[in-house]
Amino acid sequence: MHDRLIAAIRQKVNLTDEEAATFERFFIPRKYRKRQYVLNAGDKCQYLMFVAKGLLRSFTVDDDGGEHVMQFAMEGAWITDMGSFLSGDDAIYNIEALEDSELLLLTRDGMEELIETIANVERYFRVLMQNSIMALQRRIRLTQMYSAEEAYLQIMELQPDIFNRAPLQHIASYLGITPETLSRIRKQVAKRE
Amino acid sequence: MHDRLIAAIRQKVNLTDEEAATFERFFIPRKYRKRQYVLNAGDKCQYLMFVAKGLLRSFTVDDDGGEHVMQFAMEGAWITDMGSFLSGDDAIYNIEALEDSELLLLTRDGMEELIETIANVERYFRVLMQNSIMALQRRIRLTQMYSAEEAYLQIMELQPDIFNRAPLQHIASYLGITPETLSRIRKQVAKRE
DNA sequence: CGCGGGTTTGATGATGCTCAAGCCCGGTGG
DNA sequence: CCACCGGGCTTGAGCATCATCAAACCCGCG
Repeated sequence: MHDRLIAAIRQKVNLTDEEAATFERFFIPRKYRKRQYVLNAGDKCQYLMFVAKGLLRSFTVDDDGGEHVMQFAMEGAWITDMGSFLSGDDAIYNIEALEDSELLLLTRDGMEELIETIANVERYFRVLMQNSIMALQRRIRLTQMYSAEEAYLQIMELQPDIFNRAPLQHIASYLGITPETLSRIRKQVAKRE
Repeated sequence: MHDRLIAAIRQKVNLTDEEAATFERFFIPRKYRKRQYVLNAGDKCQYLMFVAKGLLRSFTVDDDGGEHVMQFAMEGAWITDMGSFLSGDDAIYNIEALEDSELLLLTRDGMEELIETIANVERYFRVLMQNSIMALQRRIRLTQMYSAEEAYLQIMELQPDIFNRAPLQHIASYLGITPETLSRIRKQVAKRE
């Protein structure tokens, strides 16, 4: 279960075998069932989480009960409520397992200690954050530049691995449109082939 | 001109006076006039830029010539094309001065050397990236959850310092709507008071 | 004074939302 | 093994929001 984690780190920075062994010890393995909540908005988010297996979503709930998906995270990705994890604020996001999932949890203290202990870890996290920024910017451009249909076609082409696994209603939420609209879009697209 | 930079760093991490002096030396001061382009899409983005004074925008241009604002950066903020700066890819963003501006430029090599030289610098940049992520997520929620009018009212309330200085057309672009729509929204809002 | 960019206004049309109903399919219990 | 849920997806009709195109206006600057 930790193999995927070490492999992910080593894609970005060097790690001796000894360091890798130390690294592993900081992570708490935990399994979640489909539909299980990993984090409830309002609680403190205690962990930065690495997805070893499965698929999760983070989302907010507005005053009318509407859900708005911020992120999908599948194998090899990280997920957390960053504001809550780093600053100890109440979480604004919920995190839910969309499939049976296996996570590796890192606490705030664990992260600090890791950074002190292993030279390349801070660099790894900085690079991770930089990549997240580029991904978020890509996502903003997606809805800023494109119509709902164009945006849908883009994500299905560029990230089919995630979006073929996620249910339609959550994809719609991610795109900022209603499930009805997305359903009609898919009908249109299908007809055209 | 460097004072604001050092102050910004010291808000997040400690820096001895000696370190601060070293830090400063890595930055190239440069002035830009209103409407001047700091970066053209297609070029390599050579610098991470700190805004000592003024206001800038980064934006993409689509196939139809439409502009889409990604970021506004005023005093105390950083701006760059991260993908280009870090990976050496062609820039996808243009960066333009919206006011006469003073920037402090840091090259990629400079950044690496700074990180090697001064202990807390990598931490500073990591924290900076984390804050950027939270800001980008806030922005995604803005257009995902709210109507054009609600989104406009939110940014004018929460970041009046930026959005009172930026021209309407660019605010509209930032929100993903047309200038006409934003003009009408403002009329509505004004009438209501 | 006149030019030109930016903003406003108006008319019309497209896109996406809401509300409501039906359908499909996997899971549960008799 | 089948009948019956119930959630999620689809479909439809009417409506709200926002885009488009075109013209007028406003104002700072040369």
